[in-house]
Amino acid sequence: MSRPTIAGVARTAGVSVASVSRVLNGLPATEEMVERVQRAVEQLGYVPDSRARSLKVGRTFQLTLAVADVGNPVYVTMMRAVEEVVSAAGYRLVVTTTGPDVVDEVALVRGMARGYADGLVISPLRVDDDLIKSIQECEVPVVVAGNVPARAGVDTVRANSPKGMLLAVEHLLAKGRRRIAFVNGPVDTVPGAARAKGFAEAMKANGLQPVAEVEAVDFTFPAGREAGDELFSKLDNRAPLGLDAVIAANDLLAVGLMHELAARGLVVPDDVAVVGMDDSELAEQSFPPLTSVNLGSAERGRRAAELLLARIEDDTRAPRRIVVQPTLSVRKSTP
Amino acid sequence: MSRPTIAGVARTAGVSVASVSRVLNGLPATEEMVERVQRAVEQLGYVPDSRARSLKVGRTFQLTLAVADVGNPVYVTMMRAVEEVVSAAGYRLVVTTTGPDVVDEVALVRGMARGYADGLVISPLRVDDDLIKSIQECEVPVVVAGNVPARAGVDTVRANSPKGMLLAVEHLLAKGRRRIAFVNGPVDTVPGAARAKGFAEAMKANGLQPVAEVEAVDFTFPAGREAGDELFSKLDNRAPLGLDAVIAANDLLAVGLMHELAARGLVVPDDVAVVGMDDSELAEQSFPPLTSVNLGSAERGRRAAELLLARIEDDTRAPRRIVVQPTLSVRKSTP
DNA sequence: GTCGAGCCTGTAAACGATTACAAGAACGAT
DNA sequence: ATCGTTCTTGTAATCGTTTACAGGCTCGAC
Repeated sequence: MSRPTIAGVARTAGVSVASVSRVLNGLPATEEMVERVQRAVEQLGYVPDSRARSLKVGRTFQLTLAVADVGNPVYVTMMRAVEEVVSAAGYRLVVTTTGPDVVDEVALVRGMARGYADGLVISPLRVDDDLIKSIQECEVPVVVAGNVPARAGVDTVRANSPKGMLLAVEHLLAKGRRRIAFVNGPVDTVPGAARAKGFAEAMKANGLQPVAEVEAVDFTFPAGREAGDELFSKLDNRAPLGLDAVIAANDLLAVGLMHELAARGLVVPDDVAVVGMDDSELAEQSFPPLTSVNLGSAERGRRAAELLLARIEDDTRAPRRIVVQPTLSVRKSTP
Repeated sequence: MSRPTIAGVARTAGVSVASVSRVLNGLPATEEMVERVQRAVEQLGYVPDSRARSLKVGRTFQLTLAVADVGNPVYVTMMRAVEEVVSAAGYRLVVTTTGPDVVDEVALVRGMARGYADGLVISPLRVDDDLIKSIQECEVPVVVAGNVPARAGVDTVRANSPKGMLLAVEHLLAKGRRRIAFVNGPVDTVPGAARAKGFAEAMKANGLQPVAEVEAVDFTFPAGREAGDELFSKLDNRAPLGLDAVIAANDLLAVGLMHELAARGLVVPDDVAVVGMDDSELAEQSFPPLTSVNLGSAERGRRAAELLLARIEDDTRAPRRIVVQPTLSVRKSTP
């Protein structure tokens, strides 16, 4: 016995399908009509088919959030924030993962044309012209949680990495640390590039020379360990322990680095201070708890979701580019 | 200008919609037909509407994974595993989060009848008769990654908590630790209940008395800290430091606990050994790296996904109940 | 009593795909 | 030349909803 349809409900209620649909959608109807339909619905255990409905009305009442790596704790913060605002607006949130490759991101955006959802929040790691083009041409509104060029004309909410770097550097400076190294993620990613630039600027603004800079293969924990190892092999050419602080491009890298430091018998923060970025849940979970630049992932998620909802309402608004300001969460990994 | 439909493609290609559909689905057609259709598709940028398609064929080629808390790293392991097998089978995976309440889980399962996906993997924290009923009656196949009673007759792949507890206890014993405490999650959850039982059995089997047992309010990091605090307020009644090891019901609790230990000047593993459960990414990221019972989350994810695919193929198979065996990942939090 | 206004309700046409069925074309065999 | 087979293509029904439109009813005003 197949699942009941609206026609079945209409039949057992002794009314027309239109009437059933109307009471189901809360349109005006007589007491008795409502009564009969509800009884039939109850009796048959009828549940409307969202595929048919969204085919007709052209909306799915689903929104998609696409992230590169579910293992990165910064996304859980963002996810929670997005979830909160979209569900308050009556939408279901579904999340999918793209992986680190831009072609997969493009495929995902293009795929939205199939009608999976009414909108998309995407946080791309790598951005190229194809991706921008696919976003511009996308059938449904998309907002980028991250950075794309202004000329792209897409809704964007991004962090202020340079400002965040400044917070990190100045905090270290205030604590008397001047020999600062930098563990970045891949510079061919948007955040990687932004942090590299921000770090250079922040150091220069404070009259400092970086002690060393290394580029991890990705933004993960093991990459952080490897990067730490590489950092030391670079430093061995110079005076022993030529550094007293390291800034990492995100919390996972920072934690990986701290493990490498520990493996070398160095203690954080006494020997070397460490500051991460993202201020994810991992920052407070790590040991010692990690001083981390809060790039506003929760607020970015919230704003991105709001932007998406607003654009769904009105597709003619001029694209907005929101940037949320960082703060510093000081914990025990810096003196 | 609205997005092109199959009718538009048919018109510009000068063929019928049926023919377009056929070449799109790879059914036999002449060279020339394929050629013309592909050119028209290309020219119009046509993308088939999955809503319409799945309305007609009755399948969405999407699968849903529902987890309670995206912040729990055990789910990222599981997610990765599920993703891998379902995408290999040609399905899209979407993940949604239910929260800790069973009513939300029930709502989710019931909601599957709307046709969001062809199947569901759910990892429920709390299980009641409503949930079981909703799973049994669900329009689409459901497999539970967790434990439900055998009489429910649903596909299940679960961990072996008691065996895992035995591994933990015996490992500690082998290291000379006998004064063992236990930090559990809520016992009104399925994993909480299983771990409580397993811990009691494992201790008894080794002739040990628990030093103390506390129940955290949930399976999160802050709950772990609070539970640690509570643990000590219980112990103050007895000899100072009446314990030399703690087992935690999952990695987040273990890490929270370790923070509380550190706050009290206790060093892990010298003063007290700690073993977690789940062997999530957090276990290797934490400091010291956490000895943790690997409950096979990756394999559970994989098997659950395979079970789901198999049931989609053939809905008449007898329900299977797979249990995957634990191993112990020894790291630095135990001597 | 007739008429118009105002409600409810039902009929039927969409939405955009797939697919059963039939019709036409091509071709070889008789 | 005719017939039957096979292969390709087109027509139209269908999936389960929503909704424009029209029909029928009630009611009050004239």
